[in-house]
Amino acid sequence: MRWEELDQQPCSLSRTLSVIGDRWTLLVLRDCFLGVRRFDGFEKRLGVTRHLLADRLKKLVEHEVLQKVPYQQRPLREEYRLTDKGLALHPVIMSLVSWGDTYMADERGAPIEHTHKACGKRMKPVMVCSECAEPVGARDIEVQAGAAFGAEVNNLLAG
Amino acid sequence: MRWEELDQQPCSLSRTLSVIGDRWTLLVLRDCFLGVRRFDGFEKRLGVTRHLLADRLKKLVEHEVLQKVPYQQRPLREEYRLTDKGLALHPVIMSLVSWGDTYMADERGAPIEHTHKACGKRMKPVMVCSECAEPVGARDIEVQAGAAFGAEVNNLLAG
DNA sequence: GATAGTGGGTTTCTTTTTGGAACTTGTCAA
DNA sequence: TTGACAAGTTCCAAAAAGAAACCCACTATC
Repeated sequence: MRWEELDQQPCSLSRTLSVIGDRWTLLVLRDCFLGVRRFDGFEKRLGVTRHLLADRLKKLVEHEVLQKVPYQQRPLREEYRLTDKGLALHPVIMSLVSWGDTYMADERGAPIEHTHKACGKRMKPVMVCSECAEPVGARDIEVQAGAAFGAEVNNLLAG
Repeated sequence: MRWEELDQQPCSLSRTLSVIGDRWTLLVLRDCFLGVRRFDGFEKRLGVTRHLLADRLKKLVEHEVLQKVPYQQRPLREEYRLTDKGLALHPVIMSLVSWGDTYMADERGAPIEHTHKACGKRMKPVMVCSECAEPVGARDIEVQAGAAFGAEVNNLLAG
């Protein structure tokens, strides 16, 4: 399967990966959430080639995860900002970071700590059920094919 | 930056991506969570080349995200199962899927629906603060360098 | 006892994608 | 007039991915 076919799959994971499913894209997004907005900001921090950076930013703009906003005229200079769609990726980044904190940290602990502004405490993200607010793990969830998807997805589930 | 350097970065996201930061690895993990365990199971469902599949499975085993468990002798056959470290990736997959459900779905809605066994209702994952249990978004969190990391991370944050 | 099938790969070869470094364009400042 | 800055683009070599065939140890079938 090529990248172009990924977004055709009847699977939300595939479709998401067709947008953000590569290393550089996720690192770019991490920096966006830390407040980086300009081309050379990303370049200096990421160690990515300008070539790839330009390509990834363009794709993120096409998918409306980022938008270009001019910050000066003559010469025109634009910066990249997260859209609402982009901001909605926050749980993705947080859960990746949290897993890394737990399983990939060295003896110094987590490189970055997160404080919840509202309660003022250092926090970790916890995933809970939208309906009953209890924490959910892999074993707590059952999957079914969506109503409008029939056999197409059932053989996906059959395993 | 090459893949090999990613896990050296003082950043949990980079380190996590050094393990699961590519398209096929995440699709393999999706299938693991759906109950797929055998080489040819993954192959049939993913449309990945055997070559890459073998490589990705090997890496996941090296990183102890999956483990090989024999399910028959003569000839020896082994299946791949999620370890605890692998099961801990559930929030990552769920948040990716959830974003896809919201932003990449077509008119038919989400391809797969999730039911929380405990409360019996269809659910979406929600990310909350471990300390006060309130939902958290990108704007609700502040980051600081971890205690044992000094300048090394501060210039990462300076942006 | 030849033949085909199955599970889990490896090899080989070609096409794509990256990485690295230099070049471009418009503008300002010394 | 020379240099710097921001934001790219171009070109070429190196690395990774895709496609397809091959391999091996068994088992079941004719």
